[in-house]
Amino acid sequence: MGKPPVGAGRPPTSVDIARAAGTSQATVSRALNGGRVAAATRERILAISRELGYTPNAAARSMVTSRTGLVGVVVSDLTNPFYPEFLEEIAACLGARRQHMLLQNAAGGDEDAVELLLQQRVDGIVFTAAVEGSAAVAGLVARRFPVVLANRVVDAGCDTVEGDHPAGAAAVVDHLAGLGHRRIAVLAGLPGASTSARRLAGIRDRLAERGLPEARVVETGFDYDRAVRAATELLTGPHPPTAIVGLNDQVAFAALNAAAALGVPVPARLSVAGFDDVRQASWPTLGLTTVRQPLAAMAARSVALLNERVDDPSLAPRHEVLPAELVVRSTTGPRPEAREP
Amino acid sequence: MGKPPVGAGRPPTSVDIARAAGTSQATVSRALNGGRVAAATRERILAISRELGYTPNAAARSMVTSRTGLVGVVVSDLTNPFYPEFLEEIAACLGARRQHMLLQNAAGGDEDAVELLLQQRVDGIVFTAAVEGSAAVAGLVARRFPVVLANRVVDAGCDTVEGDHPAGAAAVVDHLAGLGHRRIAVLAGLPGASTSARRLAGIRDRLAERGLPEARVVETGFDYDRAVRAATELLTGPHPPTAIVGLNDQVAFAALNAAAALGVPVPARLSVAGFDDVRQASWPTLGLTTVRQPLAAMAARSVALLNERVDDPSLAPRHEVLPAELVVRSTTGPRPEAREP
DNA sequence: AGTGGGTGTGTATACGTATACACCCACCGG
DNA sequence: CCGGTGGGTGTATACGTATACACACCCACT
Repeated sequence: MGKPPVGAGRPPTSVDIARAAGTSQATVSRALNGGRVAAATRERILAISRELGYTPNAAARSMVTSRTGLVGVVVSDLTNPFYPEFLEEIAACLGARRQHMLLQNAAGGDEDAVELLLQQRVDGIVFTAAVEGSAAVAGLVARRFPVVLANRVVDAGCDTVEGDHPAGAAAVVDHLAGLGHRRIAVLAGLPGASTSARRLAGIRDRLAERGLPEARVVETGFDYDRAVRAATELLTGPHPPTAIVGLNDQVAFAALNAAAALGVPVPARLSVAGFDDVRQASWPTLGLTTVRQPLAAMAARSVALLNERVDDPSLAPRHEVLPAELVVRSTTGPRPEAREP
Repeated sequence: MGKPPVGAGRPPTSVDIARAAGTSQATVSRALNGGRVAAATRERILAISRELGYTPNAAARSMVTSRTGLVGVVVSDLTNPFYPEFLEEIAACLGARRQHMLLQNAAGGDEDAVELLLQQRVDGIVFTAAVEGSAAVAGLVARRFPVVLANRVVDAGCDTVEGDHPAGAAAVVDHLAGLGHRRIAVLAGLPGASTSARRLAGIRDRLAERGLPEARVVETGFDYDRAVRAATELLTGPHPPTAIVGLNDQVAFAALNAAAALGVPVPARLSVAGFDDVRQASWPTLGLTTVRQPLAAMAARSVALLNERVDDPSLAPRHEVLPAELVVRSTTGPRPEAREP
């Protein structure tokens, strides 16, 4: 008896609405998208479409408009709390422009992630996981596909947005040096990770400027478990550092936990600092001293740059640096008394 | 001169490949998708498609196959670390089936999120944020749209997967009661959040069974900041509890932090327990006693149930309960000496 | 030599939408 | 009274892919 309004069949189309309303499909499309349609007709069409539970087919629409309103976002590790916070900001910025986020986790290389995003014909891609020399990114840039690197800088000729790593690194070094620390260790990401590389360079430069000994650097790839092991080795080895800087909060927490497991009091015998100012850093139980990244601003600028490039792919690449700020909490303190033999 | 292999133009299509290979578009499609094609022809087509940087248009494909290979996932709060961990599991399960995840954050109601997912014609939706009586979910179920509720149970007639909340809650109560606690407070989610409701019911039941006084319950909506305020009020009020149970780890951490800010030692003067066993719970600096949810299994079963329903939408609704397990760490201890006047 | 089946290919069509174009009608100014 | 204008609508087409169908072969078997 009639076609079932509630059933398993395929979803209603604009043609179904047209038939029900006694108009052409074109008029339905116009009514739904704000074209010139008689008020009465539009009213009728809207009513029917609501009654039928009509939902426009994004695929069909994108075929003719050649725009999807989707923006790809590639992250390297969702469980690093930095990313969820960043993604919420990104999603908010996109939402304001009626765009949506297509998230891809690129744990094992970004080739697959990019491939999927291209198949979905996203309007552009925001990378937060680009590794120096990523073939995937290079390929996109060569094709003039809209790409923004957020919190990452690669020499590829595309737009980038990052915190002021040199300034942040200098602030950490100044803070620790001011507390008397001289044996400073660093937990870094992989050598190819540009964020890590730039923060590390900033630390090295400042140490050199102040005539302080070089830092011991362990590359853990920002992997939590490896960072815990590295910190444990540092603390139980021959000349333990009096301060450990994690190049993101995730590994700084790892250092904190390694110290706790070993019974090393923080900050009495060990100072720890990080980068990002993730939400947990401000927890009283953790109280991590860290370099805050301007999350909201980074997200906003990333989305803005991307959309500008979508509208005009011939733009020259731009590089934006946003201010970063040291937040001192309770994991850093004066260098402990040396108790050499 | 010639068509630019590297340029800003629209991406190459299967027709472009056909033209270059001197075949029909149909043969290209067959060659790319494993149809019967002469070996030599297939080879030539693959070479050309690689050379042109061809990427199939998912929209066009989905129009004819009426399958997108996309699965919608709705979460309520990405910054609750439970979700990133869960999403990684989900993504892994989907990847094994060559499906992909379309993530939606439903902070302010799930209507908009569902609408977008429907427009994208996802094959099905996994909800981790369904609130009791969600109109959006009810509508989907009525239309027989494939839906799975993970870690949520609503009386809507759809598939659900959840941890064993009653057992978990009983284990927490037994543990605390065994330590001598009698004044137990609970930080709960909103009344409509089914996970919260079921865990709370479990706690109440077990307290009653053991003849213990009723728990004081504060509904914070699983919001971190509100949970901190609530815990602070509990601890500074007239009859402070000796134990606080957070109905997820997020709010348990909030209690921990409130205690730390007030200088209340844990577990000496206050015991704290949570639900989920998020990664941070095992950190030595936090060491949260909590009820572990079987994350990987929940993800696997959710994806499996969803796909079974995609293949056969007429299936009767199924409800799976997976074992949960109490993990005792360092935030719970014996009830402190009563120091009444 | 004729039939049958299998292999490789081309032709044609469908999916659902937006939009260029043509058309009709009512109205208004000259 | 007529040409123009503009609002409202229908017709036709394009987007890129998968696939049903038809067809042209070639080989093997009776």
